[in-house]
Amino acid sequence: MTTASAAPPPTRQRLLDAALELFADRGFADTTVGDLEAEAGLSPRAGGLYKHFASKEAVLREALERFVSGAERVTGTAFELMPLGDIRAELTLIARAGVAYFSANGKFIRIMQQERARFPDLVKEMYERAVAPAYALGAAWLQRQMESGFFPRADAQALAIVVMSPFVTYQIDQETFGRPTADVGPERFIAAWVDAMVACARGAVQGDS
Amino acid sequence: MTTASAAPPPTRQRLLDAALELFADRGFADTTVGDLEAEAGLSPRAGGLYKHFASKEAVLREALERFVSGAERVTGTAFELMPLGDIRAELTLIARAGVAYFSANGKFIRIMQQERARFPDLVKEMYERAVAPAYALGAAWLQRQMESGFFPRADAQALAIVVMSPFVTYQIDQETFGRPTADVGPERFIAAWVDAMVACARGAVQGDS
Amino acid sequence: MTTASAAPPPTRQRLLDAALELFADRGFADTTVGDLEAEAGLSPRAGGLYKHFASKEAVLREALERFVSGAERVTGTAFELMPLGDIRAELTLIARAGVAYFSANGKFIRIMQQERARFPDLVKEMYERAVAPAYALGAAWLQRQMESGFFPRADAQALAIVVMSPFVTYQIDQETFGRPTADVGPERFIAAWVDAMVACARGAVQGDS
Amino acid sequence: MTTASAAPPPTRQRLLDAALELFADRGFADTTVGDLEAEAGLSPRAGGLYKHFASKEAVLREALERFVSGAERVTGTAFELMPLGDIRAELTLIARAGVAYFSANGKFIRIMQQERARFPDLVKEMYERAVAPAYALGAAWLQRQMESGFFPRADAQALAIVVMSPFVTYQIDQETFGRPTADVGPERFIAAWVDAMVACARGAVQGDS
DNA sequence: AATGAATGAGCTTTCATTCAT
DNA sequence: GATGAATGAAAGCTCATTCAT
Repeated sequence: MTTASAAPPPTRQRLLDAALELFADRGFADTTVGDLEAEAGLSPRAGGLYKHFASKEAVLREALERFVSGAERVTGTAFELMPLGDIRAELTLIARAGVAYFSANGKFIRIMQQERARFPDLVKEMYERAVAPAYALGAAWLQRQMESGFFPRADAQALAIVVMSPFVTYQIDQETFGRPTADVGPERFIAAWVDAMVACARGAVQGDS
Repeated sequence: MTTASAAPPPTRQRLLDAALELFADRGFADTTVGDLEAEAGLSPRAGGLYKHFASKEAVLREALERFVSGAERVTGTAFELMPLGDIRAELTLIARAGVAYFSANGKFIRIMQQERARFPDLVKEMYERAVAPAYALGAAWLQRQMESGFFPRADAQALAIVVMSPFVTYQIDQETFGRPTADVGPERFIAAWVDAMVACARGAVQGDS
Repeated sequence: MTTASAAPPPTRQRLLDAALELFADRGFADTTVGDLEAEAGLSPRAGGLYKHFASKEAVLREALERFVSGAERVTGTAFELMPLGDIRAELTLIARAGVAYFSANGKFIRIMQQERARFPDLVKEMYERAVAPAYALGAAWLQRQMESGFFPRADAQALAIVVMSPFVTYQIDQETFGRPTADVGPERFIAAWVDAMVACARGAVQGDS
Repeated sequence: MTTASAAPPPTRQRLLDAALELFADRGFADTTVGDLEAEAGLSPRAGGLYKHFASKEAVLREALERFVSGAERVTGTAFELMPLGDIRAELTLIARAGVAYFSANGKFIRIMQQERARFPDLVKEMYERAVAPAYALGAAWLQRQMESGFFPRADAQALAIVVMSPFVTYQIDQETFGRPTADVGPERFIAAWVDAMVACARGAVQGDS
């Protein structure tokens, strides 16, 4: 067991963290290499970043790459705890996981949305490796519910979008405007989503009869 | 002597249009004054923009101001056509209006999301004059439905977020990734949203009994 | 008669002149864009050069291009005044022309010698369009002399190098060391070259007999 | 206990060799310390050079110093083998020595020519210790030939320039353009030079009569 | 002796903005 | 009103050099 297991030099990691933070906050163009260096504890505008990365762009690419790698592993966790037997309990668990997930990964979503024009290839890759799989996961879960009779048999993919979107918007709006949308805190948001889902499921069952 | 309401010189308007287009597409920092001039048919990098606006920032501010002024007038249109008597018809109408609304105004949303750090005051103003009122309108409509017994009596404001979010995410995702989310076209999306709302309403009625 | 015959904007020309001067003196790498701007009367380090040229390299390329275009036209002038009937008079004329030619174009030779590694394509082009033709011209003149019996019949091309080289070295050495080589002024140099050529010619005539 | 004259650490020598090679090829400004380290087998951009030299400039100075020291010893070798009795044999020997000498030392000449503006003191020193003595040596040899009646009594110093220049230009041109000038190989060049010298000498003898 | 990391200085280039025409 | 030129202020990146290991 040699250097292989040694912690990566903290500077490199600090630069990646700074990049994620600042690129999401101000955008790629508005974040200078000096900003990144300063945020990572290096002397600003001295070019120290270039000991660790080939360019400013390379920092972005590696930061996003790390996210996607992580995302591929983590995405499904919440769904794997199912079923719990009680639909309301399940939905609450899912909602909590959804809020937590986007709260943790809002930065990546912002970056994608902001840098789409400059790095189309990156955004495309993120879509294929992170966004599409997430919606597919949600659609699969809905499909199962439909087959169990909890939800109306319908277009599971389209419904996944309808049902999952609020988590995205809720997080992004909060970051954009600096406060919960319409000042509705997370608990109220989660409760409303769960209520709606439960009503939807119940209506489906009734409607089928 | 011409009238005060004479059409503004087309160049000015073309610059505003260009600004909206390019700021939304590439962001404020990545759009140069030369880009704006070229897009507006002026000679690029010649400074012609400064005959019409004091600065690049002034163009952004005026473009957004025009949007908000317009938004204040238009927002409620769809809701004012209600009620139609048939809930499914009403919801379809609302969904169509929602898709059209965000399709038309996605640029403004993008700009707000992207320039929040640079122009916090602008974003705050947009929130108060355009975003909050839109959610309030939705909440008010839901409140009325609840009072009519079509929906479960619940937190109308929180539900408004849950119910309106999909339109935002659907549009932004489409712009970000260059195609409809999960390749679900607008008709499928609208149908799914309406179905969910109907099931939700039906479930509410049943659940109340 | 419109703008076509208008003098080219002086700034552009002044930048080209500055480039030739400074690139020859300090080399391309050691000459900053700010140096060029300052030498051309622009505000240094303000980027004014970029209104006229795409890059520092483009300035070099255009400056050399202008030289070669000019060289192609001028090279042969002195030889075209021949014959004068008197070999010593002819040789003196040629020597004077040679000294003047390299004195005027030493800068280009220096630049080629110095930037060969960085701009191999440029140097190659200069060789083909300016250097090779110059030697060919000398060789042709020698060939004619040989055919007239003034010089020994021999390898005219190789002899051209032997005979023309001194002008190059004399000029370059002077620029390099800041004074005439071995403190031999141009008149002594020219006289020595003519004497040697005359002796050579005479020896040839005798030798042939 | 090792002797004072122990071989210097090879790294130091390798750095000096690399410096000569790269400075001559790309120039001082275009050669980075990292290039030197890499060429000398050190880890590039790690600053290893500074264990052996105080600065990049110090490497240049020492490399040139070594050359001049060597030159002072070697310059005269060929001339010391004279006389051989046969003028053509002598001249051929001299020409061969000349070609070999400049072929070996072209790098130093290039460096002087290129770095004259940046290191005027260095160039001045080289001139005094290497260039002027070389021309003086040639002039002295010519003087002796004149006194022996082989050459016309004339300005030996000026003639030395005329007669020695071709070796310089031939070598430098070859390095600059990557091939023998006018594609005249060394044998043809040497033969032409010897022929010209012989004709010159013969013409002188005849002319004197 | 050698190396990885860090830093101050400087370079090429871009850009928002101004001004004379 | 529009344009070409000019300029101050960065910004990305390179590099000579230093330092701790």
